[in-house]
Amino acid sequence: MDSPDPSRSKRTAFLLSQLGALASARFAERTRELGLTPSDAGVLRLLGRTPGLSQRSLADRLGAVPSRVVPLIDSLETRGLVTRERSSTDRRNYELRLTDEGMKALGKLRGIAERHEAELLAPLTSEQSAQLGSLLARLASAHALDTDLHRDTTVQ
Amino acid sequence: MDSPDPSRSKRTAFLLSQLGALASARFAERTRELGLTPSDAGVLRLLGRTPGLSQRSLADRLGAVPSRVVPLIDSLETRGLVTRERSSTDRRNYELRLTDEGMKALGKLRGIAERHEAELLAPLTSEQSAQLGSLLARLASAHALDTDLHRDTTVQ
DNA sequence: AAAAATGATTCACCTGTTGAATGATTCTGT
DNA sequence: ACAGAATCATTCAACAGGTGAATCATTTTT
Repeated sequence: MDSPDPSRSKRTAFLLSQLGALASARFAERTRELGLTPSDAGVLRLLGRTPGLSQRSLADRLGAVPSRVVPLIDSLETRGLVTRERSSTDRRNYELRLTDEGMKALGKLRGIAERHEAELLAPLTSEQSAQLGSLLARLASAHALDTDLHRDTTVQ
Repeated sequence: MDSPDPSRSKRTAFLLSQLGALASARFAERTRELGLTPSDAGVLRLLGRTPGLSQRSLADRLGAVPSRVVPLIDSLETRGLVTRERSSTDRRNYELRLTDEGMKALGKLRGIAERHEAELLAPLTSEQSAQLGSLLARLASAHALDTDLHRDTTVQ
């Protein structure tokens, strides 16, 4: 039952990587049931919060490269969740917005995120959960991860 | 500077995903300076702990598929860090072992892991670090992540 | 001895991602 | 107003990491 190395339990950084991957994988499972990827979810969330965003600024906030955003929006537009409309003031830009269906999807995603979090933190008491949240928030802030910017595989 | 949604800070599951990705990315940077991938590091660590392992059981402990292990060992063998030797008792199996160079690399990796952890947890006091470690260990254990088995991108 | 199981390998393939080049539009300095 | 620089979206070739099916050699089962 114990670690094979009795003198020291597993490294905290290791646990963080493992649990982070677990959390991402579980979240991806859930969004897949809606036919969405975690990246799709990130786009919907951002457009819900900031309608009219251009693909460029969406890419920035997502921590992605602009060329990555193109097929992402393509797919969401095809499925009727997002609209592209040329900005009247700067016709280089698109203005991206959620359709009604997109808003509905976003609502479902919020529910998913809630259940996801509840499931993940189920093994902890509510005090422990709060403590964990506070410690992680402190870490994220110190490592400049507290913006809306998501990097690497964390684009969700 | 504040979150655009003032009523609630960011979800803990989200922070976990983000910080896990950050930890993985930083670790990957460091191993890359040794010319190793995180997967290489996982192989070396496991072979250091359990010499003579077959590729099959290595795959099991890594949470990988056997065909994935082949190029991994190929590369390590080419670089002189690992040896393949047919088992005398069952000539289907290889017995994998670290060379002296492999052991040296493993030593460097341990140093890297130590500095990695120190850097990651630097924003916390030592009590907070201990607390975080304990909470994460509890979560990992409850989610059956406490074995040597690494899944997904966590193969390091 | 025949049949089934096991370990390693190959191979075609997939997903997600990146960077460079391109065309359209807008901005800048003179 | 104009030439040149910058910006947005897009395409495209390419890459890394990873997977599953098929194959061959060997061992186990019956």
